[in-house]
Amino acid sequence: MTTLKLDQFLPYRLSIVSNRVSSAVASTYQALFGLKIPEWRLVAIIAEGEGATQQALGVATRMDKVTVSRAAAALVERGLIERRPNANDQRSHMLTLTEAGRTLYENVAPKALELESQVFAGFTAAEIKAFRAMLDRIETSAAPFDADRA
Amino acid sequence: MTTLKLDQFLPYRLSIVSNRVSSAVASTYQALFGLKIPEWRLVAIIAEGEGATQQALGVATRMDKVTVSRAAAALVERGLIERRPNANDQRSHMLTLTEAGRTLYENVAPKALELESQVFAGFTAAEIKAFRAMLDRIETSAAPFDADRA
DNA sequence: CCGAGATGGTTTCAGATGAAACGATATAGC
DNA sequence: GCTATATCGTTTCATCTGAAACCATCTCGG
Repeated sequence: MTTLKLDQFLPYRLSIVSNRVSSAVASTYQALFGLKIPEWRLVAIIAEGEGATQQALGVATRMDKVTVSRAAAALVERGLIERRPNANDQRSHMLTLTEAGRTLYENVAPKALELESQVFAGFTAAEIKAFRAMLDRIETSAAPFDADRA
Repeated sequence: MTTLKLDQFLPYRLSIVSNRVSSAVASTYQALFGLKIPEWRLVAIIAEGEGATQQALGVATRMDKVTVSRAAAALVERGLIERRPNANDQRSHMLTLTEAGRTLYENVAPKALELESQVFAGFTAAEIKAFRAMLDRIETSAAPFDADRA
C-alpha cells in the first residue's frame, strides 16, 4: 500500500509557502500603497521598459488578460498610468507611467526588495541562486502537465 | 534610483511557479478522480491517521475552516468519508474514510507521487532535500509579515 | 447549577480569478 | 477592395476563497 505524507508532498508545500508569502506581500502593498498584486506587477513591468500594450503585459506577468485589463483600468483611474494611442494598432494602447506613477514606483520598489530580503534573510547568495534555478526548472517541467497551458 | 526586475523578484517567481504546479495537480486530480485539491488534502490527512475532526483537518492542511467544511461536505456526499459522532464533543464529528474512500486514496496516492516525481525529475535527492528545507525556512520567516496570520 | 464567554461548524456575503462571449480593428486570401 | 478569420481588449458569468455573522454546544467562574 502506498503511503503519502501530505507534509512531505512538494506540490502541497510549495502551495502553502507561496500562499503565505503572497499574502504577506499583498498585505504590505495594500497597507503602504493601496496596490493589489496585479497592479503592482503592471507598474513594475511598465517601469522596466518604455511602455507596453496590455497584451505584452499579460505575457510578461503571466497573468490573464482579464486580470491585466482590470488592473490597468484601476491604475488609469488612480492616475498612475496613461493610455496613449498606439499608431500601429488602434485596438490597443501604449500604457506608460505618469509622473505620479513613476514616483510611486520609486517608493514601492525599495520596499519590495526590503521585504524580499527579510523573507529570505539567512539565505546565502548561493542558496538564493540555487533556489531561483530550481524554480525555473520546476516551472518548465510542470508546464506539460498543466492542462490550462498545454 | 532603485530598479527591480520582476522576473528576478522571488515572491513573484514563487507565486508563478506554485500556481503552475497547483494548476497541473488540480487538473490531474480533477480529470482522474473528480477531486478538488482541498478534498484531496482531507482524504490524505484522514488516511494518515485514524480519523479527525474538521478543526484538526484545518490545522493539518492549513486551510480555512470554511474550505474544510465545504470539502468535507462534498466528500460525505460522494460517500468517500463518514461522519461518526464524537463522544467527547457533540459540536464536532470524527471524519473517517469509508471503504470507497480508502480505495480511492489507494489509487490517488501513487498518482500523486508519480506526478511529483515528474515535476521534480532531474533533481537529485540532495537538491530536493535542500529545496524542502528552504521552503520550511521561508514559511517561517514570512509568517510575521503576513497580516492574516499575525 | 447558571450565565458569560469560547469553540466547532455552517451559512452568507464580498472579492479575486479565469473561461467564454462579445465588439472593434487588423490581416490575409481571393 | 472585400470577405473570412485572427487578435486586442472589455464584459459577463461561474467558481473559489475567506471574513463575518450565526447557531449549537462546551467550559469556566461563581
